[in-house]
Amino acid sequence: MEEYPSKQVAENLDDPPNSRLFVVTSRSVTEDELRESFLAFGDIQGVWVVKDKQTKESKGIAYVKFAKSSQACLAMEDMHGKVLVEGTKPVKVFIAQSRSSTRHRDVEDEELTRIFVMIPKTFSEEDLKETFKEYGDIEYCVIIKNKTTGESKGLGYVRYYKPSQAALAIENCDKTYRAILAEPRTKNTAPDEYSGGAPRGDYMGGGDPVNSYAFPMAEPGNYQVMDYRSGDFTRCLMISTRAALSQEQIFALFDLIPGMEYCELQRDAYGMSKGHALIRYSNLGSAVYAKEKLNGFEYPPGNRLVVNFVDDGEDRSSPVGRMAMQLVAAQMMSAVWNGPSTSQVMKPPGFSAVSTMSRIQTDVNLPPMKKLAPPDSKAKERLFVVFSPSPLPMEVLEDVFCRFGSLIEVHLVPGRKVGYMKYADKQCADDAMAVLHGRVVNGVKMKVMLADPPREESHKRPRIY
DNA sequence: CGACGGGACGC
DNA sequence: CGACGGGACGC
Repeated sequence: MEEYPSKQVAENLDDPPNSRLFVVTSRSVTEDELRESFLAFGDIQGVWVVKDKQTKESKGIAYVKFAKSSQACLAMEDMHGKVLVEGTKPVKVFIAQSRSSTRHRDVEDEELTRIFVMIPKTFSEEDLKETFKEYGDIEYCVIIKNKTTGESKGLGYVRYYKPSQAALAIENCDKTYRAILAEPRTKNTAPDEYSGGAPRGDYMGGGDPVNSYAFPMAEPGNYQVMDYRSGDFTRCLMISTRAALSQEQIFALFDLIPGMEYCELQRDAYGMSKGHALIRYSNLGSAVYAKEKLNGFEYPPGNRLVVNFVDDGEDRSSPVGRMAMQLVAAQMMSAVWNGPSTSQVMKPPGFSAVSTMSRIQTDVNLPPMKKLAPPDSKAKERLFVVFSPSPLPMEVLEDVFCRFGSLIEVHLVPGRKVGYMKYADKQCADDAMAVLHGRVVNGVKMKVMLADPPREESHKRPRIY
């Protein structure tokens, strides 16, 4: 980078590994502004704004090189989604791909949070955790063991929640552990014995580990705290996400706070996420509350959503309007920080099912998600469901109706407000009917009944679909 | 002789 | 949408 002798720079770009940031920002942001923004996170060895060769105009991307990976990671974690310069879009911040890499895919947190270590064969997983917890909260530890004898091979994995924690462990732990970043596990796409219907993330399962991600509020001070003296509150929010989220997912999430009146995912060239989403609430309080609750929320786990206020075009210039705005905001803030009293607005942080949180709003207490039955399973029972006023999306139905087990598939009748749920087990279907009949999901009321046998091709015994 | 360096699974 | 310049150390 510019102030360093060239060769040294070229050699240092990846030294140490993962010490360089890739920053996507507005074209107007300068090198100095970037340097100023990232100054606090460590020793900056160089800042370089990529410019068009001909026009010399910034392409809106930049690299920031730190002395240490942990510095770069902390900067990424803290700055991602922040507005660097007033009036510019929130920055996206990633660890840069190594210069030798040809891939231009974002480096995911997944690749930066697990370390691989050598340990005494006498170490238990508890020993491992005790040894490495000083660098950050550990999601889990695993020791590689001989499958038959169960004896340790003296190797282990430690998964942290944040890239900076893994980087700190690698930088600072005893050299005898030989800590390095673990190669991501090869996507073993385990011949998914259940492969019917839309893809579902593992994180949708109702398992407990997921809950530790739930809300940043459970861990005060871990994430950026909004500066509620700034006065820049609006009814509009800009969501930044680094993972592929659908508009439906974002809608469902932010619709949990009453008053959402607009939601638009700003899609990228591939039509899938990556960018920002715009949310507008009918009132300032809802927006403040949504920002406070969902900024930093990991959805899906590992992908921290970033929520900022954006200008909604309202006149906030008058002192009176500004004061009123700040008053409402302060009241909401107080309610947020003071916890339990707000629970009628939104369930408190620890509430059990993140999966429910993700896209389902309902008056019924749903069991955790279950796997689908194999698509070629024989149907033992079908349910007939009538929706009012309009049918629910397939994914939502699958999410809800799979929870009683053995769901084979969801079938919506095109152009009608009815659908069929095919189950491999009669009891599961009966359970679903008992729990879901007459209930409301995402504002849609459902009648859930046993389906009549298909009328066509009824020859001998009534075939079940 | 005698102990260095090695290193990849599964929430 | 958003991925890689300019310029010359020291043998």
